[in-house]
Amino acid sequence: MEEGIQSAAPAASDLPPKKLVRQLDFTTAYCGVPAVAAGTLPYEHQQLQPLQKQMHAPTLPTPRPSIPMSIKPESPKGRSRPLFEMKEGTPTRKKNCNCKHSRCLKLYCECFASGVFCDGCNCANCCNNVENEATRHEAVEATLERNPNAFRPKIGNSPHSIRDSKEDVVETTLVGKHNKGCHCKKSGCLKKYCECFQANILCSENCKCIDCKNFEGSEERKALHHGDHGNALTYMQQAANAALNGAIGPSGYFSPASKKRKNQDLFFGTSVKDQSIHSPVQYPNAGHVKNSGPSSLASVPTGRAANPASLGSAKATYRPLLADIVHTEDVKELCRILAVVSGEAVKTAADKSFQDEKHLEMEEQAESSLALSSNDKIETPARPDPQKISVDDQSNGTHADKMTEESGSDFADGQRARRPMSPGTLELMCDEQDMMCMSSQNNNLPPILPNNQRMTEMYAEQEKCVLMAFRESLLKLINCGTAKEAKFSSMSSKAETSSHEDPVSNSISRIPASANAQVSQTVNTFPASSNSHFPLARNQTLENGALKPWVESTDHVDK
DNA sequence: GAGTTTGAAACT
DNA sequence: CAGTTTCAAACTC
Repeated sequence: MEEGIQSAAPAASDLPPKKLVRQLDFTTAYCGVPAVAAGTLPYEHQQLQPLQKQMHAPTLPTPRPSIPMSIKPESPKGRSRPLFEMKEGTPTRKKNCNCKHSRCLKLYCECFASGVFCDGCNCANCCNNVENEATRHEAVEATLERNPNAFRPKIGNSPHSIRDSKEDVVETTLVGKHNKGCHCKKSGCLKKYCECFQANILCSENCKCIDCKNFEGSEERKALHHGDHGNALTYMQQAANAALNGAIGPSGYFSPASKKRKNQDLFFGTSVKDQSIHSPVQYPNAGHVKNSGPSSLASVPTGRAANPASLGSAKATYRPLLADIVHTEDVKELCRILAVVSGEAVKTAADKSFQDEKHLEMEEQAESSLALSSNDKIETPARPDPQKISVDDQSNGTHADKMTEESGSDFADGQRARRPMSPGTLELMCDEQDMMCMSSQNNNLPPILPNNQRMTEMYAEQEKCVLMAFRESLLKLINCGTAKEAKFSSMSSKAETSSHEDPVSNSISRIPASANAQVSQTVNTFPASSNSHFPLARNQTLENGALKPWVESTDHVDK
């Protein structure tokens, strides 16, 4: 039972609350990866199996691919609290604790709080290890007794996750919220002492902080981010992540690596004005408001109850940088296109293969007719009908069939039988696309090819086509971003003089050109086929500021 | 690296 | 539940 905590999460939901993991449950809520390193074990995991057993099952596979992260620890010391550990794209606890008095058996200890064993820590009298599993288990029990949610994630997607009024459009704006809220008094919630700040989220109505400056529109907060141009790589990574999250959907909200305050603008980078335009959702808990009314936003009181959540219009929202370019429907459309491309690729490859086979067959027949006399008794065994073989293959459980079956419930049975898909392609296709597109592709399906090698070739071709199409879209998206950036850069320079902020351009203009360059570079690592069906559009520019040419211009694909 | 500050966790 | 203490990370020098 080497399940990752994420995959175990659903099961755990049936268990008492105390079985849940704290701070590690990123996949479920955040589409991230568990912050669990090899040699570590989450409490949830441990609750799901005998303690003895789990002690010897230290490695937890990452259940799902995650948004790539290359964030290094901010502090040179690498110290941080256990909320958001992440290392170089690997879900791992990045730093060892230094506990002296808690024996690493209390939540003071980041290892303990993260649900991992101490390993190579600088702690003294550590009991958070295999040798002291009994003691540790008792400590876990005690902790859970005090607080059943002690090991659950502190930062959750807000119930305010926003849905557009249009039923199928999920607004990309999200609100991350500290479940308990912080209680900061002196840090202004602008230091990492503050759990909200550390989590890259704005303080919410859950917080009981004093002199809070971690709210949308806070000048102090802005000042903190301004002039902070270090770590461009991180910035770019965050930009890419933000964009990706937005494209993927709300589940990608919280990046555990997003610890750097310098990146906060990426996540909260919309002005209050933005919010009024893009984020029509407010905290539902209006009754919580301490200082209600938009007017309070202009001059934030510097005393008790300056909680940002109390500022009616200061809605803490997450807004992807490419939100104005990448809309949910665009992503859907892109998925649809990719699905079509996939289908076309299979069809084309199969047709080609079938023709090759026919040709080969004819050649063989011609040869045999030459070699044998016209009354030859030897029958050339007719090549089996590919379609028939396809059925046979299915009944025999060929590789292709198995692979398709392994892909799970993504296909209806009939579809599964007739339309081979590589696992990689299946990964690329979201469920909705399966529902949307498969039925439309049922017609004109090519016959399944008889041997595995051909299937493999078809997979390769299919993947190539899909990836190329995706690559093309990404490149166009980059072009859009670049064009927008250029456009809004000039606008913002004008706006600076007029002290007017363009709410729409706000987030877009924060994408540094280098970020685009990085994404572009990444995209270009795809092997480009010289005979690609999907010529690149690298030099394509956005002429009229249309928001989604990156999808629409992919219309060479059969829609 | 030592000392201080800070706020969550633990305790009363 | 509020106040206090303990604790370890964050921060400063």
